[in-house]
Amino acid sequence: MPRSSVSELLDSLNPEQRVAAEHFEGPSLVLAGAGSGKTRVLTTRIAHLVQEHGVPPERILAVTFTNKAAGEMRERIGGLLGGEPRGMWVGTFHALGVRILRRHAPRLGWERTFTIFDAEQSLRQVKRTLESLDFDPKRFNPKGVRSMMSGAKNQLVTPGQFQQEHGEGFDLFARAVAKVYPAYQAALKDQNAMDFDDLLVKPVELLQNDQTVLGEYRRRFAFLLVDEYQDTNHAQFRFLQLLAAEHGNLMVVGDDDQSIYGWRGADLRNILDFESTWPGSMVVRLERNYRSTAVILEAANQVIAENVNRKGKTLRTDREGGEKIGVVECFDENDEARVVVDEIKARYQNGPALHNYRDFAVLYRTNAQSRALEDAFRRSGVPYQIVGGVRFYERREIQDVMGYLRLVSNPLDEDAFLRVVNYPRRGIGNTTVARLREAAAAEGAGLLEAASRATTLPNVPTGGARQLEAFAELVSTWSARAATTRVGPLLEALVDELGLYKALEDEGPEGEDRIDNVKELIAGALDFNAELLDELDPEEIDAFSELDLFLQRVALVADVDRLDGDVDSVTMMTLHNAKGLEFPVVFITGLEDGLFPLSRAYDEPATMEEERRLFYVGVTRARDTLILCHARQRRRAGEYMYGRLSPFAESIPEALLVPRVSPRLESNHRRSSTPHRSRPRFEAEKAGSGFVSEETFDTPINQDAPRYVKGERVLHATFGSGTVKEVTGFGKDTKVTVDFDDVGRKRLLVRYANLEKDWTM
DNA sequence: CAGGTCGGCATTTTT
DNA sequence: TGCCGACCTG
Repeated sequence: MPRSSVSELLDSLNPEQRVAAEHFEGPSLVLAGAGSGKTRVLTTRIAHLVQEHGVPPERILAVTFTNKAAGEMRERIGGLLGGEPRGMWVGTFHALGVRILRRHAPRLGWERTFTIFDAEQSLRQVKRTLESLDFDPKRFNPKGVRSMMSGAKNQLVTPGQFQQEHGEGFDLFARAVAKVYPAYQAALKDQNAMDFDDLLVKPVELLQNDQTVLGEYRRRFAFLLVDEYQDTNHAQFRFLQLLAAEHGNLMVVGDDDQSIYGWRGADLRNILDFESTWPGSMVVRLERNYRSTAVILEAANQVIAENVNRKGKTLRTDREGGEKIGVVECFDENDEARVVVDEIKARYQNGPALHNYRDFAVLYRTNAQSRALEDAFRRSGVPYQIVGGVRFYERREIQDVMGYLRLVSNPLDEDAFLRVVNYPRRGIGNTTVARLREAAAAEGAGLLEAASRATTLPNVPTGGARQLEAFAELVSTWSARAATTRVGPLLEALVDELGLYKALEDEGPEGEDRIDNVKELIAGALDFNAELLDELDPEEIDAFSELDLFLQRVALVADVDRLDGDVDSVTMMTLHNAKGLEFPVVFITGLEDGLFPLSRAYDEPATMEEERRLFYVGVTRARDTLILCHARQRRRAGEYMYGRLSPFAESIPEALLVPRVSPRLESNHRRSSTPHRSRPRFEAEKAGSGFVSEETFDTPINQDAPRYVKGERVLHATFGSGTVKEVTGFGKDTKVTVDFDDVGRKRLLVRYANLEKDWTM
C-alpha cells in the first residue's frame, strides 16, 4: 500500500518535478519558484530513495527552514512510507547543530548540557563584556558589536582571525570588537553556553578539526537535502560541503528570487554558484505555479523582473485571469486597519463556505505595524493571531521563570543567575551582587558556587551574604530534583515555592496577564513529552534530564512554529515570517515609499533588490486575492510620516490593478469637492498638497519635498546646492549631512533647514 | 535596598 | 510612542 502511494504521487508530478523527485545520486539544484510544489518534490524524493533504492532512513539528512516545516516533512514522509522514518534527521540547521553538539561538545571544551543563549541573553553578555573591558557602551553600541561579531561568525571568522584583521586597523569600532569578540567567547565558554551563531559555527569547527567525527557523519549521511537554500550563509555552506564532499549526494532546493535574509549573513552566491561549486550538478527548474491566479503571477513576474542579480525565471500557471489586485489608499494606519478588517468581514460574510478567517493573512514590513491592526481587530471581534512581535518567550515574566530553569539546569549560567538572584525580592541588592562578582572573579569561581559560601567571602555585606547562601541552597535543591522529576510538575512546584503568583499579583493589573502567561508556560511544560521528540535517538534522550530537553526545545522554537493552523483566525505577521506559507486572501499593508521599501534601502542597490524580493515573497503568498494598502500618513515612533505609494506597487502593470480609496478618504473627497467648503485645516496641512483624487495613486504628495537619501541633490537658502551624504535620526530629529558645492560639509536638522529638492543638475 | 522619575533614544527583518 | 538605563529619594 505505501509503495503504491509513492508511485501514485510520482505519477501526479509534472515532468520537471518528477525528474527532481527521481534523482538518485550526485549533486542537484532545484530552482523552485514560489508555489511550484517543492515540498512535494522533496518528500517524494525521500520516500522514493527509501522505497526504490533501499536507502535506510537513518542515512538521510534533511534541512528545513523552520521546525514546523521539519515536523510537516516528517509527517508527510511517514504518510508515504506508512510509518515513521525512524532515524532520519530532519530539522533546521540550528537544531541539527545542537544535536551534533549534544554528542560531541566535550571535544570542543563544552559540557554536553551546555546552555543556549538567545539573542537577548547574548546581548546582555556583550554588555557585560564591554563593561569588563572598560569600553563605553555609548560609544560602542552593544547591538552593533553583537551584529559585527555575528557577521564574523557567519563567515567562520574566529576571534583570532578577527583580531589579526582588525586589531590594528583604522576602524575603531572594529578594533573594539576585536577585543570584545575573544572575551565574549571566553565568557560563554566559562558559562558552558553557546549563542545562536555558535550552533552553526561549532559543528563546522568540530567537523573540520576532528577527522574521526567527520568520517562518522560522512558515512552516516549518504544523502543530504536542503530546503530554502537561498537563505543559507557561509557557515551553513561549509557545513554541507564538509558532509557531502565525498559522495556529492546533495540536493538543494531554493529560489534566488526569495532570498530575504542577507542581513543575517545569507549569501546569494551559495545558490547562484552552486553549479560551479558542485561540477556535474543536475539542474531542474520548477516554473509552473500551482498556487496563484494569472493576475497575481503576472504582477509577481513584473515586480521581480526589475532585479538584476538573479538567475531569471518566469512563473506560469494554468489558472487564467483572476480577481484584480486592489490598491487602497488610506488616510492613516488606523484607517488602513479598518479597511482591512471591513474587507475581511465583508468577504467572510459571503462565506463561510467561501471563506474562513484562516484564509486571510495580513502582512507588513515591520512588527510595529501590527499595533494599529491589532486594535482594529480587537474592536471588531474578528479572531486573529499575530506571529512574532513581542515573543512569548521574551516576555519578562517568562524570562524570569526560564531563568530559574536555566540556572537549575546549568549552574554556570551567569546570565540566569543575575536575572533571578533577587527575583522575587529577597534583599540581595546591587551592592551585594557587585561584591559577589568581584570576589568570584578574583578566585575564578562561578557566581552560584561563590554564592554558596558567600559569608566567607571578603567585602560581601553580611545580610546579603546569608541571603545568597540561602539562594544557592535553593537552586541546588531544585537541581537535584530536576534529575528525577518531569519538567511539568517540576516547574509547577517551583513557581509555587517561589510564590511567583503572589509577587505578580502585587504588581497590579498587568500582573494578571503575566500570571496567565506563566500558567501557559506551565501548561506547555506539562504537555512536553520528551518521548515525542522523535528526532532524538533513545540513548540521546537518556543522557539528558527532561528539563535539559525542554530548555533546548524552547530555545529553538521560532514564532512561526507556534502558528496554530487549527484555529479559525486571521493571521498577521511580517513578510519575513510569511515565507513558505500561502493564503487565499493576502493583504500587504504599509506600502509606502520609505516604509516598504525602507528608506535606507536606497543607499544600496543590493539591499533594494532584497527589499523587492521581500515584496515578491509577499505577492506570491496569495492564491486568489491580493490587496495592497498604503496610507498618506502614518505614526512611526511617535512622529507622523508621510509617504507616497511604494514604487513596488507601481511596478505592477496598471491593467492588473484596481485603485481605490478608503471610505474615509472617499467622504473627505466628496466634502472637499463641494465649492466654498474647505477641508479641515489640519488635514490640508498634513496631507501636504491638499490634493485628493482617485488617481492620487501615482501622484506623489509633494514633488518638491526632497527625499533624504544618499546622493540626493538639495538646495538650501544660504548654503546653495549640495549633495546629501548621510541621513541620521528620524522624525523631527532627522539630520542630514550635506556636502555643499560652495561652502563644504554641513550637518543640518531637517526640521529647520528648509531644504528643497534641487532640480538643476 | 527598593521604587520612582526623568531623559535619551530608537524601529527593519530572525534562527 | 514606549522602553531602557541612570539617577534620586524615602
